[in-house]
Amino acid sequence: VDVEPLIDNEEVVWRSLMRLEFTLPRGLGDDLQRSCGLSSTEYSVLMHLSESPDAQPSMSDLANRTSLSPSRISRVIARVARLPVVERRPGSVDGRTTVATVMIAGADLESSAADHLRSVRERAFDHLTADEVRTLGPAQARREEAGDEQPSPKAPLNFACLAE
Amino acid sequence: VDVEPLIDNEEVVWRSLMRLEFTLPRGLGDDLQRSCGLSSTEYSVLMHLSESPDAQPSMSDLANRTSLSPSRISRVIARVARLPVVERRPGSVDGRTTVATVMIAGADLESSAADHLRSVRERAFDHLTADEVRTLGPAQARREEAGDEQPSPKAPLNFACLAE
DNA sequence: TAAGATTGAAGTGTCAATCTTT
DNA sequence: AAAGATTGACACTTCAATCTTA
Repeated sequence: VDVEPLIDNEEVVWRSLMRLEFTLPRGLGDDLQRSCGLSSTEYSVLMHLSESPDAQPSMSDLANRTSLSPSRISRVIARVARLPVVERRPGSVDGRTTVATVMIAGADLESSAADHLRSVRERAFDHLTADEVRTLGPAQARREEAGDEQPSPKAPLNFACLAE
Repeated sequence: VDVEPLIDNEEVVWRSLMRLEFTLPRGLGDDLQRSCGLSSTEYSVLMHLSESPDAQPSMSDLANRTSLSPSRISRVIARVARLPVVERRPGSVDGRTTVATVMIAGADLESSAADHLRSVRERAFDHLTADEVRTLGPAQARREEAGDEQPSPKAPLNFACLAE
């Protein structure tokens, strides 16, 4: 085959990451649900909200900061705003926007944050092998700064498209 | 507050991981869809299938190896088996099982694997900062071997449960 | 007309119930 | 009765279309 071979421990890293892609979100989500009754999405949004309690971030702001889509933000906020946790109202400066404010004490969030950090340690960091960490070193040296959207020039299509 | 403070770069690691939790699966999935017309789930299953071409793994085997739920395996295989890519039939040894076989040449998978590895490098490894990698070092030394299912003893419930 | 936000429809994943074989 | 697998109902996410304000 005309492809580059895998360098010694690269395959290990790769497989571990593939497993992590499915395992980690589920595990973290379960822990969060148990410890503070929030999904990963809700937690992420609330965390970013609590960091600018006076800033009144708009839905778009939140979407950008949390790396979530506009529609997801819309639905998550709508859901959370039914509780006395978040208030949502039309922006006073620009009538097109919707702004949100967190209505709970920072201490509650910090407590949840500690639980979550613990969960992250147990679920992610502690499961990485020494080989993986070694491989990460040289890899990260490059780019460090790069737009996340590189549309990937090619489209080989080895399998028929599964869409019907 | 009565919680442990965050050690210098821990917060950076944590935030990056939270972002990655949402960003990475989407990015990898998009790349895979473009390069070989498969979703992350389908790719993962096909990869594991192709590694034991003679073993005739059962649905349960696949579920364990891919860290996916039984029902998800069932649906993914059902979907893929409509193409000339995978064949599915009742197990001959144990009539309760369903076994699957991959019907395409290994070269096709290897080519896709190379694309995917490239995608993983660009999407994940290259985005990790030096601080993150440094933090990973001491963290992974512990446990290395641990059941993934630690039910987390506590349940503080800082927010009211959002379920209705 | 464009930007911000929301909503309907469709895809994907999960839990619990069900069916079959052992 | 228990194990393996599948299915139906439901929850979450996304895409595209829509609505409102600038």
